[in-house]
Amino acid sequence: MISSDVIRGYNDTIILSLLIQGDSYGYEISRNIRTITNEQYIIKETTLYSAFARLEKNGYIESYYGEETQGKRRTYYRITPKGIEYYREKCKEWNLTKNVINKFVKELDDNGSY
Amino acid sequence: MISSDVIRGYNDTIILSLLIQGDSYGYEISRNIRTITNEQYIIKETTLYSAFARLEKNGYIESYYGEETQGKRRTYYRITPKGIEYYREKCKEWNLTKNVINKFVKELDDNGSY
DNA sequence: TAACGTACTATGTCTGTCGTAGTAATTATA
DNA sequence: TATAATTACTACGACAGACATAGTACGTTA
Repeated sequence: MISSDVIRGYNDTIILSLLIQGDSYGYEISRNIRTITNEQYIIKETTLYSAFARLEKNGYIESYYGEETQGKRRTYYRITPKGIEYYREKCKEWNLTKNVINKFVKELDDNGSY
Repeated sequence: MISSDVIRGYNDTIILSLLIQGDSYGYEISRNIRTITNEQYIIKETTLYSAFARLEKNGYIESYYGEETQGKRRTYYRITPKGIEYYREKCKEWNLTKNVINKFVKELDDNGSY
């Protein structure tokens, strides 16, 4: 299980990384995260939508309504240049953080032993 | 800068990893974290002591007073078998989490570029 | 004697995650 | 044909870990 305290603060980055591939909407992003991680990480709906709100408030993404003629209209999200910049910074930060934590946590082999 | 949202939930693990090397106390652990990470991560005092309280409450560490004849008496901490077990689990979790986040975050070279 | 380093405790704030619940439309199933 | 499942969200509130701020207490050094 991935604890939410660890992934905390990286949900925004995960979402941005998917929006870099192209515009998307809530359900699709949720599905993508699930499949990309082989069901290892399933983002909660509330976590996802509160992340959208935060990202938009910060100017990292923009939203617009889809053109669905039937069914409920989707809200699509598009990453902004500011969002791309933020994503890059978070990538750098992640590499730093990973190295820091790796100094204290043992690497495990495929059997989960060390 | 290491964001606190990332390290969140791993402060406990970092502390336990140091206590596995031997009993210690607040200030020493704080210094060790600073030097091991080459000043890249400096744990806040309040974060450290609230982590001690949490770890002790959960039975992962035990405390006892030092034998200092002069100066303020230190509170030493000792890891328990339960704490060692918890540390192992967090190591496994970290390796999982690292792989999940790595799927969305680009690896950077030494220049911070990708 | 005053500053600095060591070694903490107390209190309260903030933020991201998440539990719970509800709304609303479409599509599949019994 | 009813109902369950899937898609696509919104609202509200609780919780926990990190941290800001402040204070206590003792020893050593300038």
